[in-house]
Amino acid sequence: MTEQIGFQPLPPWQRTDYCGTLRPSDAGRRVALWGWVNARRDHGGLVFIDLRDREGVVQIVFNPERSAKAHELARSVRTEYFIAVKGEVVLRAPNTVNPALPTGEVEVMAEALEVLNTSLPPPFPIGEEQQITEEVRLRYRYLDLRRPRLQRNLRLRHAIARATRAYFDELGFVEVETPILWRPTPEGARDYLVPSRVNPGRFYALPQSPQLLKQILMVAGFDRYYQIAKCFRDEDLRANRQPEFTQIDVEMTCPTPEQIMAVIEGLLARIYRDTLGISIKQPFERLTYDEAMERFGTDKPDMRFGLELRNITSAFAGTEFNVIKRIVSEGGQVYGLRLPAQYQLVRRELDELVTQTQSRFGLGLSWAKLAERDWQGPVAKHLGAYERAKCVEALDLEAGDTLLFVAGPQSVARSALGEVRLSLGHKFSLCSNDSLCFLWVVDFPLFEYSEEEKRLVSVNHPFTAPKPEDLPLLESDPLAVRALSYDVVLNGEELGGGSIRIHNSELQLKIFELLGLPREEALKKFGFLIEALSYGAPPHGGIALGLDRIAMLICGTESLRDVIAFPKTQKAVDLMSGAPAEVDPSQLKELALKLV
RNA sequence: GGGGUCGUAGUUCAGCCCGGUUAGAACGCCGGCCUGUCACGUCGGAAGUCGUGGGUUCAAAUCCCAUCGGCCCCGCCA
Repeated sequence: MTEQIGFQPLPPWQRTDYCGTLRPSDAGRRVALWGWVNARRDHGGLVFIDLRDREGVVQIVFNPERSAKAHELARSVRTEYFIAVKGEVVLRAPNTVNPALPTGEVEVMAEALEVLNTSLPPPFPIGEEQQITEEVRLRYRYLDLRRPRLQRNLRLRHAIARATRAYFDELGFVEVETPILWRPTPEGARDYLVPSRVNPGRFYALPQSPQLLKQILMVAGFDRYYQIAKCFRDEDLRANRQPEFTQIDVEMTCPTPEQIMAVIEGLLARIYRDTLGISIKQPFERLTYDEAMERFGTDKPDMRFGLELRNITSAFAGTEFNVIKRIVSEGGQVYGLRLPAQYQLVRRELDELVTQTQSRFGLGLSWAKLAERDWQGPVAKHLGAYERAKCVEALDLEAGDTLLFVAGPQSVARSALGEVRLSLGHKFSLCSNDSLCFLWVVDFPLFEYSEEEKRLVSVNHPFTAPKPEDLPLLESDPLAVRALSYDVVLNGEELGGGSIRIHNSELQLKIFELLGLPREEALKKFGFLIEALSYGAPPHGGIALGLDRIAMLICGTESLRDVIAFPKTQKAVDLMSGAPAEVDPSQLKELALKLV
């Protein structure tokens, strides 16, 4: 029975070369290869096999005159069999060269063949680029990963990690691993919980980030820390969000924001150099949060194109346009955007934008086209000469342009028009994939007010230090306090963010208090941090970058799943293994858990 | 929690609006022939829970309802 399986644990010979690396200079060499059958062409007398390994494909020729045995066996071989071949590298006759293949000037005349494993016919072709539904790809992830595209992506990802480690090592940073079993935290995202068998009724949480641990490493004197760290958040998934993801986590003792930004600019430059061979422009552009919101309606503007927003509220000071009049009288603001004449939208496209804006933000989007003689569009008749002149002045409108504007509460109006701006950028292909617009957004507000929870919440996290000049406002006007924080943005995608931290236990307790966490409770939940800060904690600060997102941009893909070896679906399921899975009742019992 | 979209052979899709042949095509797969192919060619063949359940109807891949799953988005993600 067992003999029939024909299991051979060891290869018949060692490989001398990768298939994809053979070149004319190898002609005459006897080589040993192994790999997967990419394609087989059986001519009866002659058999050709394209053999594939991670470096590429080379053609193997089975000629009965060289080896009748190998030729006979080759006829029975099928796609994706894993085989070992010995043979001689020869130059191809000029008329049989395949210019489509890097190895196309040579081929291997087979002298011996061993089938190390057979294969079922694969559910989708491995060798060619064909669109396969993601469901099938994820179910057979090991086959999807065998395809050149994902091989390339994961090797680029490896290059990013390698560049990161080399860079930080050269700058004297120490990589420290922090625990995966950690403490549940009250603020932030939902935690993944892990029950403790030894402590029934108590739970670990998987870390949302090593934030507090890296701060404590500064207290501990490591001075410069980095880690390529796995993080976990139990929130709903998106194309660019997975429940577990990887951060490049960094913390320094006594840095200025400028120093941290310089270190990160250097890192990104190194990553782009070592992966794509591209040099990027430094220093990056910088905007304050207020500027970003005012000019682009978002805290992560895509700077590859203009179409900037302008506040045109003053143009409507005496308007007879009733809707706007009412909004402005209630303290609302009007934001406008100029779409230059070279970009024309048809009525249907404009209607679509209006509908989108209404459904997402509950605000009306108005537009008017500046035709030769008159303004056109449904709201043109509501715009008097004064408003028109003011809009033209504020936005430099010219004949043929389209004016788009939104009125409403300032933050909503800006965000809504910011979305319109992005839609226009995509519609008119203003986002070139070749341009890399890096940007720092600085001075975020420290707090925002949560309508839902009826209290202040941290914009970043509660360990972020306020700007020293805003400290006096903490009590009187906390919403006006700005943070010593910085986000790095590339082409409208947030790559990461960080801040200078609070290293003073009293100020930290004060911040908790403002967030609705009384001293006693703060000590219960964050006592270890407060205590650590009390033992000579140095000033410190840092940043964390999303490694997966950087990999996405470097690989030029739209989905995080294309740069993660074993990703999960939108319902957080691994289609290959079936995780998460049900467990045996005895496991629950041992953990003192009961399902509700 | 909500909105959109898709689900038909191993794969990619057509058929669905407007219900009515034996549900098709390409690639893949199986078998024959073939000594210069490389998406080999050629001859022949097999292959379907039309996601699942219910309903309407003389009759459902097709219409209706529910449900499951993939993807995109909103909420959520300090």
